[in-house]
Amino acid sequence: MSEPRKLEVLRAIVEDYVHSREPVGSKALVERHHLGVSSATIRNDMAALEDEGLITAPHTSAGRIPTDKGYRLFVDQISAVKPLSHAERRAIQALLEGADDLDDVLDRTVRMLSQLTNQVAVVQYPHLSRATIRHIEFVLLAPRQVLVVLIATTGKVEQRVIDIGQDLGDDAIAALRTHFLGSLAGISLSRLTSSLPGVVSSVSPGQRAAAQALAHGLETLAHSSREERMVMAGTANLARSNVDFPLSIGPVLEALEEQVVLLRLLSDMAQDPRGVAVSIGRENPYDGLAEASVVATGYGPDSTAKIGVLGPTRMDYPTTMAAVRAVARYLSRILGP
Amino acid sequence: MSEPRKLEVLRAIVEDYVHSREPVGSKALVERHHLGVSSATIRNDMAALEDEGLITAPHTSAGRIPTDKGYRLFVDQISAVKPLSHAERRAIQALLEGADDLDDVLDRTVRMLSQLTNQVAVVQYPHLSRATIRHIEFVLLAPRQVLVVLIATTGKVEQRVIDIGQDLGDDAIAALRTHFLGSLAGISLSRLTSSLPGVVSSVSPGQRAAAQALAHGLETLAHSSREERMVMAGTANLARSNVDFPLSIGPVLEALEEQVVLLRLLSDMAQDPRGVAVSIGRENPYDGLAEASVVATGYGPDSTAKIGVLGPTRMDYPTTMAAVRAVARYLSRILGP
DNA sequence: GTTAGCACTTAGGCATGTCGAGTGCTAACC
DNA sequence: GGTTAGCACTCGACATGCCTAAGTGCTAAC
Repeated sequence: MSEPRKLEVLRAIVEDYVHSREPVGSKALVERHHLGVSSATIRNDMAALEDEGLITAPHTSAGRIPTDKGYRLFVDQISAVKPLSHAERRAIQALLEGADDLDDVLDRTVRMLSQLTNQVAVVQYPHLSRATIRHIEFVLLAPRQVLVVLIATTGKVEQRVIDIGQDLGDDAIAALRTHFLGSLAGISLSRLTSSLPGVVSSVSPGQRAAAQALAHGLETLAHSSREERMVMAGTANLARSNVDFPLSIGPVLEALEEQVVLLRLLSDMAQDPRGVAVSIGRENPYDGLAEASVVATGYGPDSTAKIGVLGPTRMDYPTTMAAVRAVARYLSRILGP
Repeated sequence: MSEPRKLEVLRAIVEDYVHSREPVGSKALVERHHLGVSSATIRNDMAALEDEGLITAPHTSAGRIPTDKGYRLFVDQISAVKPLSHAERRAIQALLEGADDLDDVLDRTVRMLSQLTNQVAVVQYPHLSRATIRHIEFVLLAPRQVLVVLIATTGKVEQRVIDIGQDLGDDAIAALRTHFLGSLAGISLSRLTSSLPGVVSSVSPGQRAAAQALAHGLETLAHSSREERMVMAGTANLARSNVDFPLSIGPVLEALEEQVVLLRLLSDMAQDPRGVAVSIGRENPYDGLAEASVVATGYGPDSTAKIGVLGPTRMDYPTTMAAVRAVARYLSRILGP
């Protein structure tokens, strides 16, 4: 029994199953792929593959379907990433160039990716931590309620309402704004934390508490916040592949709404040498995604922000991986260096 | 044949069907509701209701289910809005009070509403057109690419990247910023359009083109934009009620992704005297929602922004309407006058 | 190591029969 | 005239039995 042929058989099974959605038998296999041996031989190979846990039979007399482990081997060793067509590349470029807003860029990107793959696409807001502070604004909305806005040179704009703990007038707030801005304009977001105490301590004691609250608000804005959000498109594709999620797509939709879970999942996925990370079925830490696979990659300056696709384990990995990688590259280019 | 009893029969059919998801027959009806007449009489009433197009039988020998028209009559004339429990009211209040950000408020609100109703909940960003300009910021991101940020006194922050059509240095951009801000600070967003030409014409001719582009960007920010967005939660509830959407939930998910469609739908729905608007099944202009109903209402100062719930036509209207109305009220209160 | 052949298993399609729920209609009743 | 009992009829749901096609595992021969 030759080892290379066995892998070839696995490849054929995965490809046929992804295409037909039906368990594939030994006879159909020799017909569709010219393997040069008889179906009986294939049966032996399949028995071996089943012993190794790479494929399984839904019932005694049906064909075989790949297991999670089988898909994993396929993705890691057998498949070749299938490049996008020129038309597709042109479409991506044209669509992305028409965008203005950052929100708009991400929105278009994720729609494009979901259309290319016929799956659910998600993209995380990009990290922009090397930015420096361009402007700070405090807006008194109601007594003690102040809107804090932070604008960075990269175009990042963050906002948040905080309670300053004491009643201050419009002019006092404006003065604080000027004071903060004078001391902080131009410094990088990462050094903000160390600069804030000095700014606060030079405020008159009567307004110290408010300044402290404002400083805390700024710090929060600089670090967390927007990177924790994501944009999503193509959930309707889940329903179309009704067959793929035998039980129900409910758990998958739940997982998609739990953005925290999804973000952790994307961050934890390790990229392989080809620059794409794949998490298959029960490899996913979240139970609701036991029958789903995620294909993701990083984008942007440090590749820290993630973009990816989610679909049934029975997915066309080569094409999906290619699409994710290509879209991530275009997105990185659009967002600049 | 008494008219009041006929309505009572319709009410009983709707309530039983909503509860059991199964066509309801004449015998079951007299058992569960003490109507004081025999099943044969009910059969006569049901035949009349069917003639009027209020109920229908899926096949010859099954019970009846309400039609869209039947639900409409039920909602308009028969049902009484069912108030929320004290525990539910407390939960709403407690949850909303913990929020800081506007985004956070809307996020919590929509999650709460989807949990209360077990349906998909949507909320539109609030309109804040009476705001006046607090600050304007221009940030040069790349040659000719400028990020325009507009901050209003109400806490609204809008941003957009525009192409100014000519190369200008950082200092020139800063000067333009100062010029715009000096002329525009304090004026209301609605009067912005009439003030802009004057500002642009007083710019030196060499920078006139850029100023024109910036003015156009500001105008766009002031008007459109954020009100056109919405937040959504509870899509997983669609899957749970798998039975409710016999064909597939695909079209519904598509409709939910087409936010433009959804926004128009919400805006076009006319509120009834009870302060809630209901659109049932094929009453919806969008085909994908032919088997869905939308319950919505306005909130905020002018009740112009919308909040609502989407679910199968077979939904518990009295409870849902109560939940939507209550949540909208709490939301209005939190957002202030 | 490969192949042909064969017994065995099983899902799925199809025809058949039965059961129960529910209807519509008619004639009698108040 | 509205209400009721009774009855024949319809139709889906379900179970049963049967058959076929697909596919497997195994053995013996090549």
